[in-house]
Amino acid sequence: MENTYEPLSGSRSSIRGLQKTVIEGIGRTIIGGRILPGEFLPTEPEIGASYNVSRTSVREAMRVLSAKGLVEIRQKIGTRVQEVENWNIFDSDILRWHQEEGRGDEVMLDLIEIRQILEPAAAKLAASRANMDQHRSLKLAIQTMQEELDNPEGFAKADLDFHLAVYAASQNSFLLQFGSVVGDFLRRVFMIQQQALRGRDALELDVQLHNEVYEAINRGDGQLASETMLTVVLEGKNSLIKALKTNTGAADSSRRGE
Amino acid sequence: MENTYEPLSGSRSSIRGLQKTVIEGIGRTIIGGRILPGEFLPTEPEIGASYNVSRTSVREAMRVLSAKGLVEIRQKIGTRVQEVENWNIFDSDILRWHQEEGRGDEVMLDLIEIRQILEPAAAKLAASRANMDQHRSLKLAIQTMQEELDNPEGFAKADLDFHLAVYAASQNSFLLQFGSVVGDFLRRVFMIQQQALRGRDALELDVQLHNEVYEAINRGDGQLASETMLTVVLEGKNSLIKALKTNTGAADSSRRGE
DNA sequence: TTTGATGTAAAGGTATGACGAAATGATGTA
DNA sequence: TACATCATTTCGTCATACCTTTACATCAAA
Repeated sequence: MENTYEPLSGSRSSIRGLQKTVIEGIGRTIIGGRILPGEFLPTEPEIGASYNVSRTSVREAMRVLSAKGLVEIRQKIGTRVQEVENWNIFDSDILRWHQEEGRGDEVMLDLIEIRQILEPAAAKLAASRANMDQHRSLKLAIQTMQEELDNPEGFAKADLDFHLAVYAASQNSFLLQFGSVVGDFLRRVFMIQQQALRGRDALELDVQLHNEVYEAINRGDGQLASETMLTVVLEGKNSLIKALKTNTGAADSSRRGE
Repeated sequence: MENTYEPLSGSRSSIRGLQKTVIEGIGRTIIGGRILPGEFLPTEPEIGASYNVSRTSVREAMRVLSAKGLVEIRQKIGTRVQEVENWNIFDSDILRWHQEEGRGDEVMLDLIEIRQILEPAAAKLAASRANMDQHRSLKLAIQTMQEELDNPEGFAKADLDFHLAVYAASQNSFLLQFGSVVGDFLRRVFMIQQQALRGRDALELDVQLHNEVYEAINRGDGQLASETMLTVVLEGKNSLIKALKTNTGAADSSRRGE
């Protein structure tokens, strides 16, 4: 299985072929900081030349990058890289590019921070709103985690499924969307976290903790669900930080502008 | 000033002209439920014919809609409307279309719910992280609110600025983005909320409450900042619900022709 | 000198027409 | 019936031509 990235829920982008190449190329160039905000991309014909595609394809690719907030296109001026605060971080491609360009650490920490805020709240909402299907999804995810203790990929997938199920059960459209946007990225974060959880015991403890969240939701105990979920996220945070420290030379650590 | 919508921070989309027309047209058609998820759009040449534009423009417009998660484009199959859970609700256009199509109420309530979660947390983070510029922005926003008591638009704008400043001061990239994505929509929500706050006194009370948040942040008292911010959001929620009930079935201010 | 009108060129915006590629569903064959 | 093959449909890509906008330079007037 040396496959490339396999999106979980049916290839969101629906873009393949040449345009995809341009989008990925320019996207990573920007996220990677090889063209800085305020600077200009080459003209459309020039980009076309360097990727060996027609101007048509370049333009359609630029539209996508523009929709993601990465570039600003203006007549006579050209195409300019937008300021970082305009990059739509609620976009799976952008999240992935950050990771692929070795700039994932900072995003991961910000992500943990916001999960720390959202997931306890989502669990609390879920406790009072989850319908029968959603209860089933939660239970299934827990069971799968238990079964996949020896399979890192399967475990991470099941872990993700659990958290997504909580978002879904919150019945809030923003929370649901957040889950689906962040899902891919989160699955890779979970893989990293597992590096720090050496041994079956640590993993089983993790499953146990998740199960407590499930049972609290099941019982309708929103307060407990919230508190336990916070513990889950914080445990994950610890694992992540430990794993990031171990991978020493792995890219630059976090930096926060003044 | 019977102008159309004036984005606050320099027209994010950077798309004008014919494509814009198509994007807006199809976008609203989808959000408005006139083409349901799973159903197909007309073929590209057909769309071009009905909008009197070339296939080139139609395709570039479709790319944008695809990036927003509204449609899925597949060769030989055609362009199909995606399931609602794929629509990227973290997108100012989509939020606006919801409102313009008279489906804004549900989104507003979900938005309030998530603000209830995020903003107290953001205020808490801001209390320990805000830099000098950000403190200044917060203060300025409060002052402007005070000055614009008699000008609904100016007041809503200043109100928004305050909340955006809190997001920014949290120093978390997701929170910052959330603010900028939701900003336009939120400003309109604030306008609606004001309909329920009849009289200067009610508004001054609102400013006072905001000011307490500011001072708590200023003092570095995260706990108090968080609690007070929750009150602010909840007060807003009450006003919003009251205003929505008043505006009986008349949807909202904006109605399409049809 | 400052201000304002004007012109021009550069870059994206749009339009056509043609052909390529993929995927569905019908057709044909074992 | 089961499976392989092919035709058709719709998006994907290309090439070329021309239109539209607008930054910037130029020149005229106050």
